Amino acid sequence: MVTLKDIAEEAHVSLMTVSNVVNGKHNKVSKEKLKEIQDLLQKRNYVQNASARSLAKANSNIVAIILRSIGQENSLSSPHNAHLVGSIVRYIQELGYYAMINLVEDCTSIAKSIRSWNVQAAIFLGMFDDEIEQIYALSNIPMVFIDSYSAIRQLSNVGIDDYKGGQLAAEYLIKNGHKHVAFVSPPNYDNGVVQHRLKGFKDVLAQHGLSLNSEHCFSVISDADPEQINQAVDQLMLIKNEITAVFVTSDGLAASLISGLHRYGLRIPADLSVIGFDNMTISKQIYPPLTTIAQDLELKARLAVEILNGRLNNLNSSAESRILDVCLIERESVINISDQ
Amino acid sequence: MVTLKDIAEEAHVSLMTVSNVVNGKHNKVSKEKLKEIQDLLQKRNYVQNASARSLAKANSNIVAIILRSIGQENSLSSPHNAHLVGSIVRYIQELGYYAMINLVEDCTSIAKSIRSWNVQAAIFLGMFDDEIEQIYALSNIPMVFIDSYSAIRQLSNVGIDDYKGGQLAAEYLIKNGHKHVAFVSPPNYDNGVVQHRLKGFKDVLAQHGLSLNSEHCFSVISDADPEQINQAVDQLMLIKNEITAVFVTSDGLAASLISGLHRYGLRIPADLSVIGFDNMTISKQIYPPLTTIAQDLELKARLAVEILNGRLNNLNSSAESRILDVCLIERESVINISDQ
DNA sequence: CTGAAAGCGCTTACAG
DNA sequence: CTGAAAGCGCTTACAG
Repeated sequence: MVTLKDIAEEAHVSLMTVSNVVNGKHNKVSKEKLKEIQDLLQKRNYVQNASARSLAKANSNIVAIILRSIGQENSLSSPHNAHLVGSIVRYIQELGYYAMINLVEDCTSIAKSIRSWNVQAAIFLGMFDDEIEQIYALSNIPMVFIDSYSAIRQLSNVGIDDYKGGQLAAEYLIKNGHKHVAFVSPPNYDNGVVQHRLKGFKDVLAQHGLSLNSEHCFSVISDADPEQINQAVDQLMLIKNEITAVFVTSDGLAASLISGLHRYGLRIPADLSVIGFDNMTISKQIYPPLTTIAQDLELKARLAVEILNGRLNNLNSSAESRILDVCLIERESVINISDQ
Repeated sequence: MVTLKDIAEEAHVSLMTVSNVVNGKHNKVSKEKLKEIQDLLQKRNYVQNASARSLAKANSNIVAIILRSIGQENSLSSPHNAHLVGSIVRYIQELGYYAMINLVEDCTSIAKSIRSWNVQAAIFLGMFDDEIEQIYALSNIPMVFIDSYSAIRQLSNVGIDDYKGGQLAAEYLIKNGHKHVAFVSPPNYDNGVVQHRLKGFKDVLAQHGLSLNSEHCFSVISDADPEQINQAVDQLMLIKNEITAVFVTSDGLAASLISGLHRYGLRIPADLSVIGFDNMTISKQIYPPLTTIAQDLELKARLAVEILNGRLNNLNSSAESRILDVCLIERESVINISDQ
């Protein structure tokens, strides 16, 4: 391994001069030496030892991406998370930071990796309110949360307008004549995204004098487990004569349910209208293509990293949150039944 | 930040004794002191400084996951990669290593992060033969490649039997009476997985006196780009009267094409049979559910990490490769036309 | 513009 | 079982 010392000896200068060249402090080095040292660095294929730099500066250039993972569940098997993480990693790299990825089951383990590596900043996916407080107590590096709802005011969060998403879904179904609807979602945690989508959905129903029967409202833990899908499909079949549409708050889950309903001969949207959420690739990969509430994952990733970078460049800056808009993408899984 | 020195002073012992406790060298410490120091470590919430340890030991406990990324393409937007990376990260963590994730466009940048961080081992996704040689020249840490074909003999690779996958697809189509078939795939790189799947497919066709018309064989760069999908769908529509089945070497692409063909009123499988590859979640989320060639991604991830770990524990061990079996999952996207 | 000194927090190697 | 010394490769802070 080539070190600053090696280069310094070879160039007959001090180690500090080489360090200044490496770190771009070119005004501190004479033109001739600069060129000579740069050539040497190149020729000898010098690579800075990040651990040594990190130790000396107490600063690592590592940004951690921390994903909540529950048991054996693969956090990246959800296209939403996968897409987000992929983009976040790219933006982190573009800024010259390194991306460390961390799956955590409980918050205590977060401290270990953050503090151990002197992680400079962190992005969190899927954290809940009470956990955020714990995390805040662990470290005060810049942190950005994604899709978290929290009572903490000094919180940088990038999320979407889940409530509006629910509203849009309800408005669209009502506009298309649907009065008896169901709601199916991933697990509905307290103060999580599902809860806000549901609230927006219910509020608009109420404004139109409609309501959501509690038996028409249920959740599915995993959209990849056939057994759970079958069970949810059976539940829908039981109530199919009481409803004309269903709002499913994840495109993947919507697709799984539609496929299951197909098996029972149910035609979508003729027999049942379906509206999804996220506008992931799958909404265009099924037939009929799925009408859904769209969010911009790419922007979500970019803003999260931008906010983080802003805070890294000015550690005194205050928390900054962004709530992205959502919109309805009209495709073919909802039918207008007004005329009937 | 609490350091070994702090704890040592508080416990009135030397720094070395604390270090021995932290590193589990309990036989070197007396029972009484051990307990006292452990309590203190706990109470003061000591976290080891990984940079310092890494610098002193020239060893970081970091495993890099290196993904080939092309331009703006999000490497994790492919469910195959996302799933794999998610599982790999989990296994890496279970072994007590840290996962650093790296998207690279060209191999030269790999050296920087590996050597800079003293990365101990690396897992590569999506690398080609010529790149592997470059990578080998950069560093000699344990490396495991996934789905790479290479002429290098001393290579640890975990892959699947792509050739057999192609064979299975052809055999199944032929068994169901299909004689005129097409082949659609992601870009077919030299010595890549697609090429081997195609070869297996063609070889079996040839064994049955059949062949693949070169105009019935094309590729699609991205399965998420509507324009490219439309173009591929149009190509299929042009040849639809000349074929009865198509082998699409990715479930996602198959789903996109099926959806596009639906729009033209083509019924799957009545008008055209389709067989996919990977057995990802989407194969059960569309209707009709997709007959496909299955691979075990979870196992692929586990083996990759196991091999890496074996090599880490014995740096003199030789390269180890594993080729996983594939099998055909029969669902409903292929129809038997023998009787017609 | 250049460089000698001290230190970051840990480990290895050795002496008792 | 315990500890003092030297060193990992870098940076900061200071002196010239």
